Amino acid sequence: MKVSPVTIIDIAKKLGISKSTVSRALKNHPDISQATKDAVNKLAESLNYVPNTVASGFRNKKTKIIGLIVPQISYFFFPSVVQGIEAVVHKKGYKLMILQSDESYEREVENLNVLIANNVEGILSSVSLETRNFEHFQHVIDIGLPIVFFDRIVKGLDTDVVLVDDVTGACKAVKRLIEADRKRIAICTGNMNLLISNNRLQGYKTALIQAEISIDEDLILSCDTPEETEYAVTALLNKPTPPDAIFAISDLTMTGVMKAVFNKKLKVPEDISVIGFCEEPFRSMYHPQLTTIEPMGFEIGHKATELLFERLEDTNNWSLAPRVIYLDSHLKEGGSV
Amino acid sequence: MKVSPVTIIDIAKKLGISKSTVSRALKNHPDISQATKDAVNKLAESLNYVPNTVASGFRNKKTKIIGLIVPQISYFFFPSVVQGIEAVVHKKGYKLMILQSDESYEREVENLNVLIANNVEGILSSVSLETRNFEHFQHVIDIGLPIVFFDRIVKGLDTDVVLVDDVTGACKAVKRLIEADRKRIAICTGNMNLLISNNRLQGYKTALIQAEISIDEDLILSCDTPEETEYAVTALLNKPTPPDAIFAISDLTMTGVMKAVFNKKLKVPEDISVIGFCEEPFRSMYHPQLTTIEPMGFEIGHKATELLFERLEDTNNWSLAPRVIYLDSHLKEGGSV
DNA sequence: ACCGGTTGCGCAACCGGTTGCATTTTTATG
DNA sequence: CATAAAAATGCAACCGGTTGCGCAACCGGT
Repeated sequence: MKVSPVTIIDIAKKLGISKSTVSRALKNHPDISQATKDAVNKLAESLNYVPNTVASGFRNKKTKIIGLIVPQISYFFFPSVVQGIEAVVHKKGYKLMILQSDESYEREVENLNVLIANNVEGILSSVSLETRNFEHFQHVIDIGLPIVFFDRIVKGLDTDVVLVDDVTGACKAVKRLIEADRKRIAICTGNMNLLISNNRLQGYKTALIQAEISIDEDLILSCDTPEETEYAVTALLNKPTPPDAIFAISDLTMTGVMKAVFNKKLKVPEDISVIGFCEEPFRSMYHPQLTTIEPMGFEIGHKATELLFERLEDTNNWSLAPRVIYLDSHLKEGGSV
Repeated sequence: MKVSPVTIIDIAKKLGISKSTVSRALKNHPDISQATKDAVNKLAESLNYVPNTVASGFRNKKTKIIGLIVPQISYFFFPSVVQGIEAVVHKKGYKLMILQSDESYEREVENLNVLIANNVEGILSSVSLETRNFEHFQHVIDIGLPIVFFDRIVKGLDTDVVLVDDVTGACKAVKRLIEADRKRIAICTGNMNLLISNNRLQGYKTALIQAEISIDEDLILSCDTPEETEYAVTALLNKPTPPDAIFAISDLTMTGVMKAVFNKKLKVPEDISVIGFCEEPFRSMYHPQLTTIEPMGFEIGHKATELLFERLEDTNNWSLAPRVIYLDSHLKEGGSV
């Protein structure tokens, strides 16, 4: 049977004082005498009093909750991001409400409403694959709820945004392959509905053009899941002129690439080089360890949350112009190139 | 500038009716005429009305939030669990507040208070490594807040508990190694403060005893992190009589095992067999794929949440005795044995 | 004894939605 | 047309903590 928790009213009654005094005593308000404060604190302690944050959050519209919407909390990238977010959120004494969109537009809209309904003070989000209409995000902005996008951002909205410098990063990766004397470099782009996929593809093209290597559309694979990637890469490897290097734009695609490579019994890096945007515990799982461009999951989450809190703490927050933060991800040598 | 969101009072004023009527109309209460309902719904829609769940949650003590405390949301296991939890929580129209203990006792206590303060309706938790005192959990039980433990459970508390049948699972794993004619089987147990570590070790011993293989304490490595494991396994492999098989009790220890094995340039499974409790995307990342005992992360999260909701939905919940659910995890063949 | 200032505390409204009960309006029936 | 019954709506309290304002008690100084 549920025991009703102790409230300031219970304390007030036992002490024969008013609940306002109890409230102020607990918050160490200067108006209250030390004797009263001591009595209140002592009783509160002994009764295991836990202030009802729902009640106070209701009163002053401060729930101390940050909402997070991610496509999925699996694989490596998003858990890393969550770690980075948590670090800041916890330091600030806030809590995190995590919702998943499952790559569905409908659930994204629904989740946004849930966060609004729960009076979260700010939102962090990485958009779903399916999303092509951004009115729901615009509505969040309209009601003045601070929102920061990371990784999968939305163009054209007046918000802060954090992402890695995809173009440069991808360019670095491909240049590294070219340095290793690779000529037929394939790329596995993720879903082309995402800006990051386009950017990374652009970096790939830039590197090739600068090296005066012509772009072969056959070497550009648009694949989403590990399975799709494995299939596409296998097909490519079976062609008469297979690639001598593969650039995978994410952990997911890299998984598929590596499977295809292993199934073909190709040796890395002797027979084929691979490089990609891969998170730490993932890259060192392979042998040789993968040469990677760091996706900076932790840092992205960390930075995005910092930007969000800057807005929350900026009392006259209309003064802050939307910021676009590019984190530059450096190349980390493994042995796969 | 923050725009104050529309409330039922706004709707009531515009329609010249009382807020109680609006409230009832929105909830499709039979007392309200269809005409009024239509008018209210239409206006609510056009004003983008989002009910304030903090307010209603405050009123009727139903926040529709489930609290989750995990040590960390990284690696494979906990994200899988979260997926399983989310599936049920979302289906029930609830939200998840995820807090991390970072393996710290203090943060665990703090997190529990945060969840109580936020009026969560139920709690799911996997305890921190550091925790040896369980009064904070007892307090949760005392105030009648339903709590279900999973994976890393607490013995001796009157709560529901979900875990895999570690003893049997570990036993299966080791038997599989014995079938493959392995004689010197090492085990990497995790932190021995955890029940699962003890159970899996026990399963290991049971299998050996049944096969009449004597237990060599040198083959029992107690190691926590991938790094520790790598170090310990490397040392073991360098001994005059190295093991011919290794059983790793988790993804983390397996990571270390595989690194040590690769560094020694040992071939799996020719030179050495490996087997472990490993999550799906992880096991198929290696070549050959790992033979594993499934840790059932998704299923554990799913089941734990179902138990929790059974309690929430059981109006006279004192009738339910604490349940202990063992999920039996079967062996999944890879090529590593 | 009187006064201005300080200290400590209580009163009551408020946040937004919910709900038991009273009240008004409509409908049906004699 | 009166009246009882049913349908639709309003009133007001409530949830627990916060806060502006008012007021009494007390202080030291004259």
